[in-house]
Formats: sequence, structure tokens, C-alpha cells
Amino acid sequence: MGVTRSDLFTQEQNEFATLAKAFAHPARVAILQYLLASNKCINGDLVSELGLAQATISQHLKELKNAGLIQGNIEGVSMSYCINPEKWESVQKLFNGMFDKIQACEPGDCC
Amino acid sequence: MGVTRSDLFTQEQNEFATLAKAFAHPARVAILQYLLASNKCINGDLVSELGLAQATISQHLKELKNAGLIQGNIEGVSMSYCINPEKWESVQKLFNGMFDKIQACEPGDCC
DNA sequence: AACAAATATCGTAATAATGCGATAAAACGA
DNA sequence: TCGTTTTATCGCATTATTACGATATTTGTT
Repeated sequence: MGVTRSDLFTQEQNEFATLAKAFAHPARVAILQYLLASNKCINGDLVSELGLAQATISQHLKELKNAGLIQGNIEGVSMSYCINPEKWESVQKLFNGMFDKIQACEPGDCC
Repeated sequence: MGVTRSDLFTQEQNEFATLAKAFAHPARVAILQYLLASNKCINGDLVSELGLAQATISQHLKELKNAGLIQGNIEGVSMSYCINPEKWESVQKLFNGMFDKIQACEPGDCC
């Protein structure tokens, strides 16, 4: 008990939930917004930008990387992170595939 | 330690993260897809549809309701849940506001 | 009123997520 | 090589999430 029953759901449902989980923390949202605003970015900026400890930010960056939303390159002594454009576009399509499924309500059918 | 530092982030970032958290479980994704597919819906359908216990589904429905994504009406002895269309639309706009922020990469700027 | 059906809530156990200090690892310059 | 800077990982404490049986609540029926 206490463990998510991924086996009960479709691959798409699990994938959607996993991506949503990557968005489900304000620090990660802030990181993504920062990367979106400045195409070029190094991790050090984030430590001074957000009020969290370096270890915490590194952990959030790892999760975003695991989700495929960002990618990192070694830039000399520091690290350069940016959005993964292909993944970003596919995620937008996945989410809009969900959002667009809503249909007009017939009066009486809806609550 | 161990508690999310919501005070460090903007209201928009916290709101975005909270909504994403509502999507961040395959059972809730499945529930939303079911509600999107059938405009009319009662809770009992979901218990037989998904493989989870009644108490668990009721809990997920509560979270979706708290997030404002769905709304429930008493329908005789049972309960009728459906998507909240206004909220749904505003969430789509919020997410696309994020997704659309990506800009074309100048070669050399990106990693 | 008594019963049945459908949901919600409670209590509890297990797992996941969050935050951060300490430390390791990697890359550059003197 | 040694020291500096930057990032990643480890270990731990704390809080949040998930699941479900048991029970309470609500509504309609007889």
C-alpha cells in the first residue's frame, strides 16, 4: 500500500502523469521559466536567482533532465542547461491533446 | 526541511505547480479522460472502470475538485462529476502561456 | 422507521518527495 | 601539482502522497 499502481493505467496516462510531476513544483517551474527567458544559461545563475540551496537546485535540475525537458552541456568549469526544444514541443502536443478533448455541453447532460 | 518553500516563488509559479500536481497521477489522468469522453458521468462508473478501491477514487476525485478541474452534483443517490469547462479553458491557456514561451535557438547560444 | 445503495471520511501503513549540510568529482588556472 | 570554482551525489530528517479497509453519511425506497 502507498505505491502508485502504474500497472492499472495505459502508457499514455503514465507518461502524462510523469511529465506533469516534473511541472509539479514551483522551483522547477521557475527554472523552466528562467531557461525559456534566457536561451543561454548556467546553473550558477539559478542558485543566486532562486532562494534554494545549491544541492536542492541540482536535484531539481536532475529531475527536469530525467523527464527530458532540459538538457545540459559542460561549459568549461560550469554547466550550461537549456530547454530541449523537441521534447518541449511534443509535451505541448501531448497536453493540448488532452485539453482539446473537451466538448460542448448539451444542457441537461452536464452538471 | 522537507517542506516546499512556496514563499520563494511567484503566485503564478505556485499555481502552475499546484495544477500540474493535480495531473501528476495516472488515476487522475484516467478520470479526466473518462469525464472528457462521456459528458455525463457518475462516480460508480469509475470504480468499475479503474482497478482502484472506492475510497481511493473518492480521494482522487476530491483532489481534482479542490484543484477546480471538476465539479460534482448530487444526482439522486449517486454523484455526477464532470469537467469544469471554464477552469479547463483557463488551465489550457496557463499551460500554453508556458509552452509558447520557447524561442528559436541561435546556433551557439544553445547547448 | 427500517433498509439498501452510493459516497465521503477516518485511521493507518507504506512509499515518494523535499531540503540541505557535508562531501565527492570535475575542470580550469597559477 | 595545488588550490579554486562549480556541480553532483550522499545521508538524513521531515513532510507529502498513495492505497485501502472500516465506518460514517447521505439519499431514495419500501
